[in-house]
Amino acid sequence: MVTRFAPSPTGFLHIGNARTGLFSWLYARHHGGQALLRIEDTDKARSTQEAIDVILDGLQWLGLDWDGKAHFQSEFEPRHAEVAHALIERGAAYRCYLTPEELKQRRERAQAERQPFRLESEWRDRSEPGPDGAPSVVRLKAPREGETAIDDLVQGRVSVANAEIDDFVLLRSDGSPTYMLAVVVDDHDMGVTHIIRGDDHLNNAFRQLAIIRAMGWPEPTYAHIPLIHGSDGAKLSKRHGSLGVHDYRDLGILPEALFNYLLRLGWGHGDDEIISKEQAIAWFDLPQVGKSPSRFDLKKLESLNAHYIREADDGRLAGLVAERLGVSEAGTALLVQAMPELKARAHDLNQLADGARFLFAARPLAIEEAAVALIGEGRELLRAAHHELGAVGEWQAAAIEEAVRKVADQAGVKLGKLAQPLRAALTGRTTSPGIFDVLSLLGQGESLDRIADQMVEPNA
RNA sequence: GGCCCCAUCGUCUAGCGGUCUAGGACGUCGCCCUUUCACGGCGAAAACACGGGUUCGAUUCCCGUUGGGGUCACCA
Repeated sequence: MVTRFAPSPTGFLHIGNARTGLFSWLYARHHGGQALLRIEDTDKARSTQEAIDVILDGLQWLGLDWDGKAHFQSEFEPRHAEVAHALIERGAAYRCYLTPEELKQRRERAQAERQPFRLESEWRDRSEPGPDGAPSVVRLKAPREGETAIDDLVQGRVSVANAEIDDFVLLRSDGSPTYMLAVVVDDHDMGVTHIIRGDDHLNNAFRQLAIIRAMGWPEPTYAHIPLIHGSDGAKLSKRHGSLGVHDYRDLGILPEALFNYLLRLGWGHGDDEIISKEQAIAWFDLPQVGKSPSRFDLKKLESLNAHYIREADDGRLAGLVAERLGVSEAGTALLVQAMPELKARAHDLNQLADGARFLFAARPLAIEEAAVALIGEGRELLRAAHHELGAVGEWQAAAIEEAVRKVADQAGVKLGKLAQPLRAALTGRTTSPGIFDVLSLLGQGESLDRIADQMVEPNA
């Protein structure tokens, strides 16, 4: 059993492609087969090394590996022409000398007559050679009678009348292969047995099967996965926002969260929502994949991400945050310490980094507007707290809490009345981890200094 | 427009003829916890597109309607 993932280097790894890649990878891993990777790099202009690296990098980030080395379609080009010529020799393909202009005219005429256009080239059954030196393409002699059916692992049995399939081009007039030919030859040569790809290729399957049958090659099993749609129900495209796997990484999504989310999009295993890679391999199979397209929901991805952030190792998260904040090694150690408190409050890595900012802020702190008001209301309490906290000997959680509670008690206010101004003075924000944790994390000296900064009314 | 595919809460889904007064998750809205925000806990509102069959019985099977999507290149 061999599957393949065949992305083209467009400059990013499309999230929908990543999902079909995930499904084909999972299918291979579940059934103990091989998962191959082929880069469809026939478009020379777009297929830069950089674009290729983006694909490889995205797959690696998602945790998808493949068997053997990555294949490149460009390497197979001579084979494509070879097969096209073999097809001519077998009488299954022919040279067609119809010019693009003629084609265009026929197409327009059909449209004017409101007839479906189906090319019937007069060159199909001619035996004499075409005009000397005139350019020609190679077309497949597609069957015209009967129908072709495929038993798709996801879509079920789908059949199409052969009259619907016209003699499509195999080799362009410049001798280069079309996608339709290349993909069939490559899949055959690579020994691919299971073609798992997007739904948008379902119609192509019938054309490709015609080539396969003409060559007498073994027929692969197909599985066409429904596409991912945007929130408006249309095929996911640029106007829907972030499309690339890298975009989600930059948004602060953890790879395991995206993996889990993509897996659950169009596939389910009872009521299970949180599914590890190991469980996915054990459970995944094609018959459970739904036949209808599903819409991308960022909110659900974020919620999954929040879950995985809470589960994640503190050291790993600290490293990720340190990267975003550009903090030193010492700072990273502080982040590790703060992480248990920080990570419960973040849905993505950017929020996590943002929540950690107060740890490294330089005095005097920039105070956000709502926090300024809190400080204004609690300046007296801040002075009392400064005094009491200054008297703490060992800067330990219990002692800090005792001191803070003592200040509130003596002032006859609830803890919250004191905690809010303190929070504002210490973090510049109205929200933060628990106030005792903030104090503890910041250390006695820094805490006292930050409080002192706010004890005097500005401009007074 | 031709061809192909699809149709359960707003979204992702469970359901594979009776277990359905339709389950879970995200989101939404309450309440609880609480020093803020989160986290966590509890609860609520929220769906079988419509019409015909088949059957003792349809969310589940068949047909049609409607709606949605995909695809119709010398692009991939």
